Amino acid sequence: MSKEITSRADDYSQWYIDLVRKAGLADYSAVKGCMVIKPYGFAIWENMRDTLDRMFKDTGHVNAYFPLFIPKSFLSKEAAHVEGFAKECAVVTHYRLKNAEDGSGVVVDPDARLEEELIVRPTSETIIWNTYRDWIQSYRDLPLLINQWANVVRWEMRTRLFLRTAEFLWQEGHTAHATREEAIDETRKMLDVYATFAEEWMAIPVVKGVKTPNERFAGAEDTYCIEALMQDGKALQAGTSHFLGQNFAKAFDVQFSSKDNTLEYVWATSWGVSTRLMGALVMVHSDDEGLMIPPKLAPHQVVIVPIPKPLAELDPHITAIAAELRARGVRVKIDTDDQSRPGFKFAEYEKLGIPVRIAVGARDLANGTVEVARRDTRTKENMPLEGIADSIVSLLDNIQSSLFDRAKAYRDSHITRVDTWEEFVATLDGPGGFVSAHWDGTSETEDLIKEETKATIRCIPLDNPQEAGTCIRTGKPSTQRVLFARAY
RNA sequence: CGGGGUGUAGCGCAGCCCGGUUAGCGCAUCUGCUUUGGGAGCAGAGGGUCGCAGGUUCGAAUCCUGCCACCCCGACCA
Repeated sequence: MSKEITSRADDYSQWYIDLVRKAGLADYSAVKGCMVIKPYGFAIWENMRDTLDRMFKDTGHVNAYFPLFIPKSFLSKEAAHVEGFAKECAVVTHYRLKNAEDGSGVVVDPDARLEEELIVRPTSETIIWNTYRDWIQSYRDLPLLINQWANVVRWEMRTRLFLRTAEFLWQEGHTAHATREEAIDETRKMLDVYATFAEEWMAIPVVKGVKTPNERFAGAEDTYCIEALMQDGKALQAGTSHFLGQNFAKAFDVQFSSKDNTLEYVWATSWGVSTRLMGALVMVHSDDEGLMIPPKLAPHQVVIVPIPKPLAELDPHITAIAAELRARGVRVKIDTDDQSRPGFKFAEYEKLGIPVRIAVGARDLANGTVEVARRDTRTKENMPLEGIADSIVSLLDNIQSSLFDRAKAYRDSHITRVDTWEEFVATLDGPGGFVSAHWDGTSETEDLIKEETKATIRCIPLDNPQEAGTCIRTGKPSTQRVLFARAY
């Protein structure tokens, strides 16, 4: 049991906060609702970002950058969009400060009021589509496949490190297409990219699905999502991909001349994932000892610890092992701390979630072995020095897939099919997880269920089998099951 | 915005009700010695506008008034 981390059983929420802070991922800042992402946390985010960026480029996208500020009038051009975001916007009203007359410091200069207020972007559809109007004239300009890495601000009333902060980092893809079909294909393609990333890199199994109108992005015709399940049985939306129809093209008057020489509105998509993924990574894999970072995303995949401490006679052996591993592309950290004792270091590296730890001491070298400990199972074994790089590389693969398998087994065992309201409530209050149940398809019923149970429809899974049934709440006819859950 | 709570060393807290030596404790930090294969021990040291501003008093961390900040629970949300 860790000395400084609250156990999951005692207080899951506190466990999460302890982990984020004690493992050096992030910390609270002087600004309410905003966090400081610390170097170790940012290193993980960089690995996620770099991988996603490569995947976006491999699917034909390019990066660009649009302004942080959006004129207020832009936001109101798409009715549903402004409706969705208006209540959480930070607004810039002035551009200058001046010294207070009573000498108490600086105050906002009332003479420096902006003609038009600027909104700190909560998302960039409006500023981007206003720009696209100038970039798109012909079908030859399409498709336009652009992504931006940026920070956005949503003035949330209650925040949680990584999961919901007033400012967060994300990427937002904004694409423009000549046809409806092409835009829908793009929406689905990027959903697949997200699902692949979640499962193959983050080792997090996800359900791909489509949102109900209630949960749809403000301004979208359809919102697709990937939904993940945390260890406390609550769901987390891990990424979204929106088919925006012609809503923004019409709001910003973006038309193009088609091959038939007709003027048509452009079809749009947008898609994004954020630093919220960091929260998912923590909550899916970690335990009471600390983090557990999947090898593919771990800043350090292996740490080599000299036993009992860094010594001249151990050094050449450790350097040789590290070189052999690095030659195979493994990210290795060599522990050079001669102050702390081994037991402390072991606990510390487990807290950081480094997948593999290699202990090297005189005793091991005499036997021609090293002690290899894996973070996920917390088991140790002596491995021969001969061929150690091969052993470690396959061990890392093994850990990556074990983490996924474990998370998937948990997720699969927490998808419960229920057919009565009693079972529905009992499942939510008991094991939690996803509840697969019939729903009559109305927003009213969805709202009613949310009010009574705090559960929302996370998604209608893609390729959902059609199945006649009756709504869990109203008893009205239903054509398919949907996935309910309590969510972050 | 409603309800509750907390502000005392880098962190976590005690002291406040019932005012009175130099404001304590644990962790962390620094120094020294002994240690070192699962979170070391001993000895010593440094570190404080007691959230801010007034007031009562011979005397305020403690009592009174006002203000500020943060946290938790709800409404809102990626």
